[in-house]
Amino acid sequence: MLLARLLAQQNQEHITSLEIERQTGWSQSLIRRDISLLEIRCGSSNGYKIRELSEAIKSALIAQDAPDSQRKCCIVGLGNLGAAFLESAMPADSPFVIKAGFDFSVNRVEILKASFPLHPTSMLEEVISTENIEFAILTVCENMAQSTAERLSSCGIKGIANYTNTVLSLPESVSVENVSPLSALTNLLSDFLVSARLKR
Amino acid sequence: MLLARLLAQQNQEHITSLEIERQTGWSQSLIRRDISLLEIRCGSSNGYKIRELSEAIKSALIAQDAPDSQRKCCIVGLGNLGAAFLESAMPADSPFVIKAGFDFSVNRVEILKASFPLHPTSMLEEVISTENIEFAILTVCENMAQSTAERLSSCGIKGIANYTNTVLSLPESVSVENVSPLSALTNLLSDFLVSARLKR
DNA sequence: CGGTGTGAATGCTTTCACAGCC
DNA sequence: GGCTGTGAAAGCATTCACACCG
Repeated sequence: MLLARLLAQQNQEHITSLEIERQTGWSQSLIRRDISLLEIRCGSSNGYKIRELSEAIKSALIAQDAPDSQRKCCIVGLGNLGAAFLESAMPADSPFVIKAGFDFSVNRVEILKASFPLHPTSMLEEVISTENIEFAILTVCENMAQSTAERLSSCGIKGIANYTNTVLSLPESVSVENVSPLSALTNLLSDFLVSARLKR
Repeated sequence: MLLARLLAQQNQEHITSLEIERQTGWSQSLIRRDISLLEIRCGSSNGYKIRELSEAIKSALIAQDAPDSQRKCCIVGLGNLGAAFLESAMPADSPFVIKAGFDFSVNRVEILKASFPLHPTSMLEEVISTENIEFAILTVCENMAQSTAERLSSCGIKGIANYTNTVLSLPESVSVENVSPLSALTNLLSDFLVSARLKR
């Protein structure tokens, strides 16, 4: 199962898997398979009904065990980077809500504004457990990364989006997605290198 | 080949694959295989020599066709997010150098400071081709994402780190890494969902 | 027909397991 | 004995190809 986050930025009513392939580069077979294991049955010879499809994708992600409809997450580290995410990170109709932001500096926490509460990092454990936060966006500075991640992990956080260049070392109960520019570019580069090697 | 960017934040002289597994969660077999296809032979019963290993990784990424040693990249879009990356994005010893930043607003370009030149987006094509830039970090706002990506793609950019929530539709000659918070969290969540499903 | 849904085939990635080296 | 390097096995993800449905 790949990701299914096309989330229909379409303005049609129906879409065919072939059309999705053209727009995204993911192969039509793969798209058909992924959609099929949502176990809805909204396709016909005009393609999929976009409305039903995006509905189904969202509800697959939101799912059973979350009592209210969205997954809760937080931003840890409100330097330039973290602060940049405060506003823009999560579109309202996404399966996630940001419930809190944290920064080491009390000052910083007071200066910044957001549509959710900001706390000093000392309250990390408390807020995460009372709010039932499941995921974290990690934007602290290099030298705090590992230790902060450990604290998150011991609160029972399920996943961390790591915007840090540090390679985190955590128990396997928490999964990490490395999304710093360095990480992203390294992936792109090695993609490029293998495809270059294949051509020879 | 997975990624190989542990880049030795170690302070030992040797390291065993088992130790890497503990620190990163990537399995030792995989690590051994990845390292082996670097075709260096720097292991023994004390493990790998860290110095030689990280050397080899870097030179594998830097590689043949780049005349000077680092891959060139640029930041496109200097809103809060792009600006946050200006300073911190690329450590000096990485296989990448940032050679330029772009923003639509001439004003913005003049206000911000960086260790590399900033240009208005109108000069995108020109700068990229004269500087021979290969990769881009895309941090423009939602509604510019697709059109800007198309311009990048037609300059022959090889890869885009997409910090935008937009799903880009580009020719397959350019590869895209989706690294917005929404994207990252969605991946984490679907990870979590499948592992939960397996346990049942 | 055009396009989905899905077994069966393919091809990659990851792990196993063990020979060889320090 | 401990650890690497690597064929061979197992496990996943992706694609093929075709029956079936609107």
